[in-house]
Formats: sequence, C-alpha cells, structure tokens
Amino acid sequence: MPVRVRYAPSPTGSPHVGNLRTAIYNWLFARKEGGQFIVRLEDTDRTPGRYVPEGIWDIEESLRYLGIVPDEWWISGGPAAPYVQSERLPLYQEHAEQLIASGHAYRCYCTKERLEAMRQEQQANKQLTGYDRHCRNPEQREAMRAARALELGHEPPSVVRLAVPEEGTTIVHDLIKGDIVYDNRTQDDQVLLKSDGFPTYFLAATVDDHLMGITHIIRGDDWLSSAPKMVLIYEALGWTPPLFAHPPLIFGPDKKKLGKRHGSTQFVEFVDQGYLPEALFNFLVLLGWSAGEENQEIFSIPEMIARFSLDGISEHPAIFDYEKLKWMNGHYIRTSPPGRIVGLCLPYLIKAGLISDPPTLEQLEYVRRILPLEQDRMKTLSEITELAGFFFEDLDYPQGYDEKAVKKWLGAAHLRPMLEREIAAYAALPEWTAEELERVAQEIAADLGVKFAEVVHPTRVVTTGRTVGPGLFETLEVLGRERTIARMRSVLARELSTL
RNA sequence: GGGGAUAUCGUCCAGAGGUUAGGACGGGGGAUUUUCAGUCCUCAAACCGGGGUUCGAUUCCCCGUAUCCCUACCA
Repeated sequence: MPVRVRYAPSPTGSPHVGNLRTAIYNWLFARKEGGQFIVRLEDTDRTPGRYVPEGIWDIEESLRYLGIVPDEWWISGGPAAPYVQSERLPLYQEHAEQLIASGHAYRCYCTKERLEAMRQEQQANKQLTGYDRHCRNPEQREAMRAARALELGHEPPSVVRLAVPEEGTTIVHDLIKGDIVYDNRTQDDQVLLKSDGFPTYFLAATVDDHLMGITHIIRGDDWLSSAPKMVLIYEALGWTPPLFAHPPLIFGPDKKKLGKRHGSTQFVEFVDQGYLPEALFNFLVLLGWSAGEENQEIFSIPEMIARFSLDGISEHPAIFDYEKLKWMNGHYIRTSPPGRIVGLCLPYLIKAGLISDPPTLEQLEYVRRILPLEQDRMKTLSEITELAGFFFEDLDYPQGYDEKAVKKWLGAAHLRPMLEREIAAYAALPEWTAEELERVAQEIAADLGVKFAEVVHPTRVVTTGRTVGPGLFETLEVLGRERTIARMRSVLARELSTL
C-alpha cells in the first residue's frame, strides 16, 4: 500500500515553526517512501477570532518558501477533494448518524450551564473531570430533550458524543514512542459533532484520514492524548486505524511550549528577518531528528530525503536554539552564489531607504560590488542594512560617525598630516584599486613613521564612520574615489576648526 | 485530581552491556591579520536519583523525582 501522509493545519493564525516542522517531516517521509503528501485545511472551528482567513495564505506561502509542493490540496485538487473541511460537512454528519445508528455514539442535550456546573463540582471535589454520560442513558436523554423542548418551544439543539466502551483498552501504535495502551475507563465521551453542525477535530480528522487513504498520521505530540479517541472512532466505524507518529514538541528557552513570549515563533517572521529556506528547512529537520551515527549537520534536501526515517526522530522535546539557526543561516548565506544574495538583499535595502524602488542600474551595480565584501559577515539577510549602510549613507563628519570610534581613533597626533597625504595621493591615484590604495597607505605610514595599523584604523573610521567592517582597501575600492575623499575632507575640515 | 509521554555537555543530536561517552551551536584560548566576520587548531563542558538484573551498567527492568502534553460544543 502506498504511503499517504497529511499535514492538516488550522487557519487559527499564521503557522508556527513547530507546525512547519511537522509538515516537513510528513513531506520527507512521503518523498522517502515514494508516497503522497496531502495538505488539508482544518477550518471547523467557527469560534470568533479562531478562524483567520489570512492564515490560509500564510500556510500556502510557508510551504512554497520551503519548496514543498503538496501532491493533493485545495490548490491542486485531487481524488479526495475537497481538501477543506468546511466543504465536507455532510460527510461528517453522515458518519455521525452512522455511529448513532450502530450504538457507538449518542445525542446529548445537556446545556453548557449543566456541563459547566458539573465540571466545577468535579474540580471542587478533586474528582476526575469529564462528561458524566447523563444522556448516554436513553431515558435520561429523552427526559432532558423533552424538558429542553418544552422550555424552548422547539426541538432543542444537541451534540453527538462518542460512546466510549466502559471497559477494555485501546492501543495506539506509534512509530516514535512505541505501542501505548490506554484504559478505556480514562477516556471521555468526546463530542464528535457540535450543535452548529460542525464536527470536532476527532470526527473530522478521522473521517478525512480514512476517506483520504492516510496510512501514517504524523503530527505534534500534543495530539498524542487524542490518538486513542481516534482509534476508537476508527474501530466503531469498522475501519483499520493508521499508524501514528508523534514528534515531540518544540520548547522555548524556558522549556515551555514555544509560544509568543519567546519571540519569533511564526514561520513568516523568520522569512521576514531574512532566513533562507534551506537554513530553515535544515534547522527545523535537525531539531528533533538525526541521521544517526554520521555526524553531518548540513544536508541538502535530497540528502535528507535519502536518510529520513521516523525512528530517527527523538522522543523528547527540543528547545528552539535561535543562535544555532543564525549560525546555519550564515552558513547558507556564505555558500550561496553572491548574485543570489544580491537579489535577496535588495528588498531590505529598499525598505531601509538606502536605494530607490526600483533600484537604478547604477545602484544595482554598486550593490553587486558591495555584496562580496559583506556576504561572509551576514547571519541574516536583514543585517545587510546595518552592515553595509555606510556605503550608502551621506557621511559628513561628525554626522553619521560612531562616537566611540571617533574617540578611539580620530584623536591621533598624526591624523591631520595623514589625511592630507591620503587626500593628495588618492586624488592623483591613476588606478583606483585595493592594491594601489594599500600601497599608498603603506608609503604614508612609512613616511609618517607610524605603524601601518595606525593608518588603517583611523582611515577606516574616517571613511566608514565605524571601527568594524570588511578589509579597508577593498572597502575603499568599492566606495569609490569621490566618496572616500569627500569623507576625508569632511573630517579634516571639522578637525581643523575644533583644534 | 486523572491520563499519557519524556529524562546524555548550557542547547541540539550520536552512542554502546566493558568507549579517553562522539559531533554541532554557544563559551574559553591560540593561529591568520587591518578591525569585525570567516577559516584553521585547541580547551572546558553531560549520562536525574534509588533499587535491581549482570562479572560489569549511563545503556536492560522497576520505583522515585522532575519536566512537558492532554484533561472544551479549540485544533
């Protein structure tokens, strides 16, 4: 039987990195096994605020960014269409009826108030919380229905609940955690169909997974507890349950489920910050999975597909390590062709107002020349504005100069003669190349009787406004004669007036 | 309260019934040098506790502890 797996996000917001990791695991498994990867939208929660249409777009964008193309989903359609649960309502209702008919489910007329009161009392008495199965008894149910009908003057709303067997056990076969045995007495009579006619997760996912021919359910560990309920529904419907795999959750640095308070958790935020798809993909896969004995960490997608297996997934939660992600992103930036990084950096430069939108050919050429100098230094694409800003900004001493840098290097006694010589020599330099610039600087250092570093450092501050950056002479070569000399003059002019 | 899962460096992962317990990120030191980054070399850093099983357990079993997840007409 061919493997069919699914990623089933809910549009309750923008997808979380943990969800995308699950999607990646599903996709890798499908590719590895030569099966199909299906994406299904679980939009059965109509509670105000929990249905976020823009979330759907983010789901599509995130998958696209990672290079994951589903074999079947609402965009492509497919043999099991529709792939959106709100368009499959009759299917769930039909199966709910079937479960009622076979005695595996029953209607419940209990009010929210009664349920709430019941829960309060259970908690107060430190009893086990859960539905007391009032309506499971036909007489009690009919009495409840009649009373409610009288009160409302019409047929009362009801939900459909699963009639969990009163004894026995349910086994969940999990490929990561092994077989897990649940005592049916610990299982609640879960609501399957809500009073608004929409199914709950348990019913919808079960019906869809079966109808869509899903063979392996790979989803976050927070779903583990619901697995026995799904197995019970499968059995009640006379179906064979699929295999499960529950990768552990991703935690924040405080070892709590990764959430808002931990900073960026939504996938699109990482995209905005300038993380490359391959870095995100590689990092997320490694967060909870390893290829075993080989100590490789950087994998291409084909390599990951070739090595992937569910039993390589670890059994305990992983803390999201932002530092390691940054390192990995830096690695992928460094090993990318410069031209690619140029293209990816443009939006950030435009947004920062450093170049026009659209950029001129001249600006493009300038960026193309700057990039090789900064590529090794970038951890995220968004850092380009910080790193290379001085190439674009108008530096006019002391405007745009880092105060500490000025204090550290522009107080030297030889500053003025040095600048005068540099301006003279550079203005007359026939070839504006890093080699020539350096040669001249060496000569000036010798001439002034100072160490080469005592020329380099002040010159860097004068021309870039800062103490750190790429090699000085490469920087000046790209910066150009005009900007270089203008910046030197601005310092010289100001320095003269202050002295 | 109930149910479930998990437990190796600070973090992410390896590992084997007997190992100097390995790699990566991060951290320390060094080299390169013109700062930063990068690169290279190098150092420090861990088997939750208690019982078993065994000649020998960090590894297998049990208990404890801790942590997390679930315990909705949310997914």
